[in-house]
Amino acid sequence: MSRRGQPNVSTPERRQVILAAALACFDEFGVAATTVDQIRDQARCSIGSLYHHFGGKEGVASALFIEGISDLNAGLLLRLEACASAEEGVRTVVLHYADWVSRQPQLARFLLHSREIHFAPEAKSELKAIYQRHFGAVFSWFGRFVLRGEMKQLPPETYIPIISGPIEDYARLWLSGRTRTPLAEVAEVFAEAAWNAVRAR
Amino acid sequence: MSRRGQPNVSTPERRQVILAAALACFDEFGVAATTVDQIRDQARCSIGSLYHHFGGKEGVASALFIEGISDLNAGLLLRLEACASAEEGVRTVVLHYADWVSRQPQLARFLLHSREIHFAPEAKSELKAIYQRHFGAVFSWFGRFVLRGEMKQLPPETYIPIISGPIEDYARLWLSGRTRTPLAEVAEVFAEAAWNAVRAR
Amino acid sequence: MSRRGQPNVSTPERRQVILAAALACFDEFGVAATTVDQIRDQARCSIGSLYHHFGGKEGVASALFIEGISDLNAGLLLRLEACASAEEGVRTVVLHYADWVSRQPQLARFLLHSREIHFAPEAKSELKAIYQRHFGAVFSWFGRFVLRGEMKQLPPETYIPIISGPIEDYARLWLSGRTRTPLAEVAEVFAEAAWNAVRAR
Amino acid sequence: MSRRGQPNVSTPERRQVILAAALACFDEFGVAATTVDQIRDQARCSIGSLYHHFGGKEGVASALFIEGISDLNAGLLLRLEACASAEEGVRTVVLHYADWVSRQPQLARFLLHSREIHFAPEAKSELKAIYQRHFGAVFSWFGRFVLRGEMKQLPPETYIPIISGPIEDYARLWLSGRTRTPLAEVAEVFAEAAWNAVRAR
DNA sequence: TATGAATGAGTCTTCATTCAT
DNA sequence: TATGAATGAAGACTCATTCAT
Repeated sequence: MSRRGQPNVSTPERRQVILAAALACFDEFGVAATTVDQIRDQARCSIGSLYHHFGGKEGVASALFIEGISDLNAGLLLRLEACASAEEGVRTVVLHYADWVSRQPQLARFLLHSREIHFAPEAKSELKAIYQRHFGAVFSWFGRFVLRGEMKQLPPETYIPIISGPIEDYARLWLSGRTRTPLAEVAEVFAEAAWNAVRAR
Repeated sequence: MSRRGQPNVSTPERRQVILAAALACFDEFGVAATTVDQIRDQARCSIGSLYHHFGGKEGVASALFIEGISDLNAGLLLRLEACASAEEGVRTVVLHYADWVSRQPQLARFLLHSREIHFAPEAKSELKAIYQRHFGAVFSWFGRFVLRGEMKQLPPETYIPIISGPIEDYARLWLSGRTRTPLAEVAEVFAEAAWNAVRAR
Repeated sequence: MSRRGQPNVSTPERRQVILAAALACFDEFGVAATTVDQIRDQARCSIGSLYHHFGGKEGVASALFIEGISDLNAGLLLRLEACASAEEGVRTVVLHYADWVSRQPQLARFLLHSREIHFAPEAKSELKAIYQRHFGAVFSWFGRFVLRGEMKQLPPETYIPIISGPIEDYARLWLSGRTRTPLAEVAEVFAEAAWNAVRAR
Repeated sequence: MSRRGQPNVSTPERRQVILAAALACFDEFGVAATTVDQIRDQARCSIGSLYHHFGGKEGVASALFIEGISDLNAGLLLRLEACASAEEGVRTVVLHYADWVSRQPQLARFLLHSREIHFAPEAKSELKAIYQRHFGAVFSWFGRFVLRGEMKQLPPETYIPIISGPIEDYARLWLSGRTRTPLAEVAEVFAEAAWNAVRAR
């Protein structure tokens, strides 16, 4: 029943250290196979600290996921706002994804394997809100071009798979090491294919 | 707590019963989160029996994966052999995937989340052989159309993402319940887009 | 992920060994302060075995409580059936309690501290049934003497405190070591007091 | 997650707030199962504050117990001093207990489950002194009536169980919710029984 | 006096795996 | 082949306690 416990680290950035450590572990072992102790080792913090800040492994994963998806989304919206035409927009969606995945491969792999994460209810609803806001903005940006007849009229739920599906599929391939050709080298091919698939003729 | 052990299934079907039970569990809880006991409950067999036939959870998952991927691949090759043109071939790749996923949603979900499975070395090399044979056959089937100039010349590793990426992406969406529109209703859109993306102009 | 585990004990009496070990621990440290490991040490069994049979510490405590209370109750009913008069019955209630506590002091202490136990719902309803059956039988045995006017007519819920309260209170005292005089030496005083308190004048 | 620390209660009352919060928690979850954090939540104070005032959970429990038992005892002595006869004294013991429990059911429950508390050595000896003083005073008050032959001569350690045992037993019943009839309604029955059990004939 | 982040030993619990029957 | 009691390493999580601010 005797305890100790005197703080030996001050770090206001403790949260970030833990998130980075967790990402490295999730990437190496998978979310399910990563143990709280592995994250703690990597982050060089105490178990208690991890629980204090995130409430457990799932809490860390949720926070990481939300941070990652937010960064990916925010970056896209920023670039999209600078686009002037439908073609530029479509290409930007593909190229931004390729850029982002190239720059953050670990985070990208983590986002692509989200099904392993058991989000807490609050995290779930937060995510839902994030998705709604993001896709709302994206669809509203592209909507006018469909109305103007510059893009094909398709079932709404097929636009994203048609535009992003191929680059995402290739990203999976590259991230898993089954192909070595960098995304940057083939991104143009996918951008071109995407525009061809949705442009009005 | 002790009970007399009388077999309640005759052995030949035992394997299939266990595979079906495992699939249901994997689909409900995820591969990593499913326990041997859950499979045993569902299959109404003993732990010993499961170990006798598959050597453990990973063994069941491997067998299930290999059976699934083989069925998917074999079905495609069969339909592909009946095709006469590049366009028919490309469309068939998309439509067959849509058909198969629609008919076997649980198995499809399982195949898409293969990253959670820890394959034994033998299973790994068996899988590698299966993939090589399959993609060899598929590429050899399509190769002549590229040579004849009926299909675009693209970096080889981009064909599959471009043709299958969108339907696969949509399948993920549908399998996860985030969209309700059946695959059959949108498969034609994706087949059309795929052909447009790879046809020579 | 590697495991071992070959059974090194057969024991059909494994359950009893665990119960006895748990009782000793509960008595020494209290239910709440006893750890599963302490019980396992004392019982010289594996943790898995304990969980296999009882599902955890609370399960062991529940089983022990139900066994104990059943033994106490059954003994009383047996002796009560041999009684011919109200006086003999009342004295028997007191003397049987004193006897039983003297013979099973650990179990008695455990029963008296039942509030520490968190019974599972099934255990709870089982206990309720046991109490109903027991008190039903006891009240039906004594009822006729009240009807015949041989015992005082009192509010029903006061009979048990009046008859058993003093000996139970003394038993607590003795079991806690705050008095040394054996129950047997003072039981007659309490039996006499109990009869005086409920006899008709 | 950091917040500025401004005291929300001025210090003199802080102790009482914590004691009340602890009592509520002990009553709801049991002493052993209550955590320092639960008390802190309920008291709306900081962990540091709780440690500053009481040195930990056991310190709070000890203080609460000593306060409670002192109040119960002091009340009895006060009423006893106003009594003129043995009968009045015996009745007062029973009725005061019934009154006190009725007015402070949470505290009464807490006192009755004192076995869960791990008193610090100083608290232990303080308690011992309190008991000695109290029972010394009570026995000295009643002693003369035994000497005068107005009360039965019994083994000394049986007086308290005989007089207080029944009402205490009933109080347990009522405090646990197993009976609904208020103590006040049956207290007279127990007072009568107590006097009958100890009066000289 | 008050605060709460940090600590980590201690506990509970799960679950893959073995093997005697 | 089938069975399931037994095993115990591994992991998640709790919570009393300290101490710099």
